[in-house]
Amino acid sequence: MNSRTEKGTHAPPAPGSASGPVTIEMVARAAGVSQSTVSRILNGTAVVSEAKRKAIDDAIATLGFVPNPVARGLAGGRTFSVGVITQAIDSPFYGAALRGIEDELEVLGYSPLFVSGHWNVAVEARCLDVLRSRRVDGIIVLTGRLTDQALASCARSIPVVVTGRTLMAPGLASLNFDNFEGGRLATQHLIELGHRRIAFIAGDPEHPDAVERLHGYRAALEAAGIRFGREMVISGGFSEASGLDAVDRLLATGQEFSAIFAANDQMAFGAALGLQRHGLRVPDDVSLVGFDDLPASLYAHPPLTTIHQPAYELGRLAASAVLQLLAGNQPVVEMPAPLLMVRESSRQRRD
Amino acid sequence: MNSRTEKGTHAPPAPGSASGPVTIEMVARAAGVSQSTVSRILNGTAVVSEAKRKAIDDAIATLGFVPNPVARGLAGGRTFSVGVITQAIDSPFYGAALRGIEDELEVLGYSPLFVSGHWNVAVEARCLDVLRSRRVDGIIVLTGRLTDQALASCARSIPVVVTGRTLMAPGLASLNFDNFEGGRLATQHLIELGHRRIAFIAGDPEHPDAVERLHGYRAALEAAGIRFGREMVISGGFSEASGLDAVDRLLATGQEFSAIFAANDQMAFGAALGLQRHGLRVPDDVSLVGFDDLPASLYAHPPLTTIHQPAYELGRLAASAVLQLLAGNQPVVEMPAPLLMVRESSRQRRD
DNA sequence: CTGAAAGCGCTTACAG
DNA sequence: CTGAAAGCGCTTACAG
Repeated sequence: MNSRTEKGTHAPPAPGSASGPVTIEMVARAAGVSQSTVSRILNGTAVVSEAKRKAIDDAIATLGFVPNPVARGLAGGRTFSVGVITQAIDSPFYGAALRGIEDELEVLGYSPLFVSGHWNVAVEARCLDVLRSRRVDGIIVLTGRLTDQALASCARSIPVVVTGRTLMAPGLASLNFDNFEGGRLATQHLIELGHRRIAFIAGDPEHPDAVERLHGYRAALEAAGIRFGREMVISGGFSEASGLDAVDRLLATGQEFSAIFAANDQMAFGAALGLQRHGLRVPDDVSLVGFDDLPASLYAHPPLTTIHQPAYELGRLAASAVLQLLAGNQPVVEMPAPLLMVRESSRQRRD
Repeated sequence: MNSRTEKGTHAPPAPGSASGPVTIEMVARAAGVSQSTVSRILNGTAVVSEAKRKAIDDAIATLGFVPNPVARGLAGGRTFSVGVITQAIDSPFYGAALRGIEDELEVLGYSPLFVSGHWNVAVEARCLDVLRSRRVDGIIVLTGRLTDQALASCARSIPVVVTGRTLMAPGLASLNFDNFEGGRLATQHLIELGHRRIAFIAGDPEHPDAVERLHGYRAALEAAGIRFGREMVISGGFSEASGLDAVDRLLATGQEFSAIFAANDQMAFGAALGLQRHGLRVPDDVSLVGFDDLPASLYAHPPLTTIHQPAYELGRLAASAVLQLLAGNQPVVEMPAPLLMVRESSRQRRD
């Protein structure tokens, strides 16, 4: 199989033919230079005389040469791929972020390598191992439950970008969305509509985002002189099912309320269904506000008022940050601020 | 940086320490055998004496050796990765399929490499190039617009599994869902509920799935002795927005109808919103049936009657098929049949 | 059953 | 500015 060593026994590879991949050696030969020189042009590692450069460019074009990333990875230690630990590849929220990562990485010829952590420290740690064994050049961690320490430690040997938390460490950049402010905005919106009995469907308490949104909710209430009551906070788990269930439990307590703020859109969808099941109309009987602004929120029934989280942008920014880290720069990334999207699930309170 | 060649000038790598990755050479030395033998055990390429096997296993364990997939890829020509051309990584439908692929691949230590084709032949062709240049061992193509010929040609050099079409070729396996039957089932359900004026919101006509669903719709109509009318077929594009728009156009024609079958759930969501905007209730005024059974359909308002498409299973089956192809076997895969999920968006016709 | 050696396709000091 | 050569960490005929 080592065709390189069989001298002259096989036909020269016709341009674009299927006779095996074109190697850098063939390009060098065709251009009458050494492999080193071809490699240098490919990598912009050194200045090369105009004549040779031209000859090489021509050879590359006519042979249709594409560098083998695997060989590059072994020899140069760079694989031109960045690992992405996403918690669930089919997440409606992170989907857009993944697309953002893809788009940004593509510009520089990098490929993302997606792995799923499933919100499980052990699994995420394994993901980290897989990614490192595959020699990715950098790693993006979308939230997750890895400790700050584990992340910082990893960043000592490879650039790391983490979202969903604020963390300072060498070789590491973090991107955090202002969940507190988002929670505050959502709640304030409801207050401005005249609501005073506002229930909150909380997210997973292990999830920092969820906790911050709760704090935002509480802050808005207190700023308006409304008593914050524990009994108005219903636990949830970020899923539609948990939102549905939360409404059942809220109603079971017999408390009065004219509005609900759900810590994410998925729970809001479940809550909307729960309300409907109990004969309550949104927004006529109860106003509903979500968080995330999933693509589906626009077509929910009714279209959901929510806090827009720039997932796609987040992905682009995270990818841009690893790329900067890879280039040896300290990333400068600015997260967009939370934005309230007023749609049809919230309205003025009626008495 | 070539620590291998500096004899004795550095401390022996402490087990689990961060002193650079453990190589097969270190394992061989520790076990007192050659690299070849270690390699053979790793790959199950040959029978090895019990004594050596034990020594090697121990060395691997204490050193914490993990084979470098990059080197493996270069030397052996296998990267233990399979490329996946998904049309949009954030697609609500394909998300589950991607998860299925991940899960199935993981069992044998393979990693998926996801790229997005964006329903664009040129982009998909580029994806194919990227994947091959990255030396993936096999390729899964989730639908897309590549020609049968392009796929078959690709399959000559690397195992290919394609979904969403039926195609026979050496080194290739195809997995097709019975869209015709699904379309028939959905329509028949509406007919059984007494509906006779059933509008159809079509998908992208370039998309074979869409065409087959239309044929299923038509077949069900004709089997029930209901005239098939072109005017009841409204064009759509598989997006929520196109579903909303389709309803507007349908209503604008002034035709009577008591039910709508949308060629996918996303359009059904848009249609539901459109109906509501016009003061029409689902299912009281018009019954609505979708296709796909997205996770969101369960929490739509009202929960959507739809055809269940086993996306997760599809992913697992596709991955299993490449794995079988890789093992040199002709894959035997059985696609689950379409299943009607009756929920709350459809009901008996009222006069 | 097992080693020594060549080779995978690049990159990168090391010398001009 | 440019080559020859070694090396990346494995696998795999080729010989015992």
